[in-house]
Amino acid sequence: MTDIQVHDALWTPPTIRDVAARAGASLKTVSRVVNGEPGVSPDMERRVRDAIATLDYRPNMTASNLRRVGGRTRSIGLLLSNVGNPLDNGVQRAIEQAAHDRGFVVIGSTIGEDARREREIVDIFTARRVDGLVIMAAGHDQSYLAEQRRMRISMVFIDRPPAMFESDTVVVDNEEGSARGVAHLVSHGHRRIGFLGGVSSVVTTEQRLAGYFGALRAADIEIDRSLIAVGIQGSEAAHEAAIQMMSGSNPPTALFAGQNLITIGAVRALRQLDLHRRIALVCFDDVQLFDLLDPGLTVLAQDPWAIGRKAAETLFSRLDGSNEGHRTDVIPVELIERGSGEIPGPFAG
Amino acid sequence: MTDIQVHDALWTPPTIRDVAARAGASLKTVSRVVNGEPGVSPDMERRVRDAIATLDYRPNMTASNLRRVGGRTRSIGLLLSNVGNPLDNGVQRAIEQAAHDRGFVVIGSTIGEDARREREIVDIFTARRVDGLVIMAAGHDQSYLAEQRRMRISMVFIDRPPAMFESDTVVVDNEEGSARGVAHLVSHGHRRIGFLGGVSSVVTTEQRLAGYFGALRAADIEIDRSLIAVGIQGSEAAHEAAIQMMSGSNPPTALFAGQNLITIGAVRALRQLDLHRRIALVCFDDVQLFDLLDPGLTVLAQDPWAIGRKAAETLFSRLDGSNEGHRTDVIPVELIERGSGEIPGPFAG
DNA sequence: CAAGGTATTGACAACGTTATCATTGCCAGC
DNA sequence: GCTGGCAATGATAACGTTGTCAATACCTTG
Repeated sequence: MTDIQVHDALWTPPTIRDVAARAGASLKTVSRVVNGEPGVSPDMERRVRDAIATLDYRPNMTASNLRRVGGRTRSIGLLLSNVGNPLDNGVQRAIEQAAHDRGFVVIGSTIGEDARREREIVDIFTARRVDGLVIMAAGHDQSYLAEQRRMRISMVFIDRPPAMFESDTVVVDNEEGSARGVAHLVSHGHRRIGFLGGVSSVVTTEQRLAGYFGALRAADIEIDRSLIAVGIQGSEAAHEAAIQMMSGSNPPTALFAGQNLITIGAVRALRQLDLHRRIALVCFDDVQLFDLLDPGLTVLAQDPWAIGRKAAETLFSRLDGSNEGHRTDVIPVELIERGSGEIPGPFAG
Repeated sequence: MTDIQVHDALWTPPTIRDVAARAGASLKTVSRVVNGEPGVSPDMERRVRDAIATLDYRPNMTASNLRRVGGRTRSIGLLLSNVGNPLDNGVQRAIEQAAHDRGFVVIGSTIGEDARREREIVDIFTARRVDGLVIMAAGHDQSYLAEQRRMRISMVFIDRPPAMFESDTVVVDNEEGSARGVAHLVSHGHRRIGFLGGVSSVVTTEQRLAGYFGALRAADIEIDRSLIAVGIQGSEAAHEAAIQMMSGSNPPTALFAGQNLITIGAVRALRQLDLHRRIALVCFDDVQLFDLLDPGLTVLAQDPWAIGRKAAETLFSRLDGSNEGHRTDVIPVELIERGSGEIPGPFAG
């Protein structure tokens, strides 16, 4: 037993060479068996498989990847803003699933809204020679990715289109969705509608704000800057912003929350002021439990799973060699009425 | 321009060889510069760095990993039950963070409660020669990991200890926590307390049930099998189970939900029966928004971030060569009162 | 029986890097 | 001027696999 101990200290995993020796075959033949390539007699295949089993041989993908044409690693890099966010989370699961089905592996990283970090992670993943990247961009200039394109790394952008750079993209229609949500409030008799938006450097915030403007214009409602708060980061900041807006001299009768964390802050604020049954609320993003709140939250639901699946599909079609022009897929946003958005306003019919 | 196009079709990324040629240095010297090894004159270093910059050279980690002693890849594999679960999610973020700080990369995968999938993913990660594994085990026999141990892959188990195998582990005290929660209900005057538990093949379910039994015994309450439902999978099943239990001939006056998804089902059920203000509820796991429900949910909160951080710390200490015996860390569980657990029962003082 | 084909197998180089060890140049000390 | 020592540099062989192409064995066909 001590003997084995000593042995183990020096032990290294068996290589294809060990298998070949034991099976009385050449390296290449073993390689063929391992990779399911044709041209191996049944008898030989059996011997090789026996050797593999008794030695408990495991192919070393590091070596394999190095040698393979183009150095393909069958891995993809996933850059998300915040894995804790249900949206990112759903996307991640969909991508992971699709990758697994194709024998790919996903290396992931959270980059927040930090453009520097985005580049850092892209560099790290590039050094590891991922075959593809799925990117929820933080920065406003993705031209640096020209280098990755040269290296034949495929890319798909999600949630936000790239800037200064063309690539496949999967987004939702933020402007239209947001406009629909605001129009919904208008149709329930609201004309003073507050907008709580996220960091304005993020494109989606701008688009949702544009939708808000559009809906107001369509309803001939004048814009009141005191009802617009953007640059909100996280639910605590949203809480404060909502309190402040509701405490103004001429507060809104309805709120539009531009993102899930902001929604949570807004709900807290309305609760605290005991206004949650009187002030209408429509939110972008759906989250587990939003339906169990009182009142249930009326939301514009994105489908993270659909976004992820579409992104994976696009990426893999590129990896399979598709060469058509860059495509942009728009995943629909669904308005789900649950009560908070149907609280009537002063102009209700 | 067309010229460049044509060029690009054949273009391959520059290698260390190209850098060496341009800098008038040997391969090894470039390698030294890239890896920050000593023994390079300032002048030479400058030339090499210039060459790297003009060629936009990026080290190929695949090749590097292959050659390095022990074939270390500076990557760790993360096996989680369900990335969509807030617990798993928090763990993931903590691990990712720690890994990034150390220059490691995380490849992740969801395995559900499927033992076969657990092994499959471990095999895949092993083939990629990860340096370490963080495992939320699905199966009940981890003895197969002896092979990975021989290969010097470090391992840390989270949430559930390994079976038939010894290894570092980070868990929470499920039994004690659960007992505390049930005792809390008892102290508020409840003696008929229903238990809704997850899949019984998962150790944590058993431990939480044991805590439930312990608390009842300590309070001299006889066990009523009709108040125990285990094997519940997902929130819909939990919803049904709760409805059924509350519709019995002698229903409980309080419920203990053994896990976050079950909690959600239970809350739905109590709402539907309009009992949410009369039946007390204590739940294992805290989730965003539980505090915003009405009444707020009294929970036994795990700290996923702490679990992940501790797991990463342990794993990296092993990778740094620590050789001490297997350790088991227990992260405390916190009881947070928010209302649902303080609804008085018939025996309230 | 020769010619040609097909199926099986293997030898060898190569992938891009790092480990090992040798070589070179330079300076201090005697 | 010679020796020893140190710092800088490089030549070469790996790492474990797959791509290329050659070699062999065995048929089939005329």
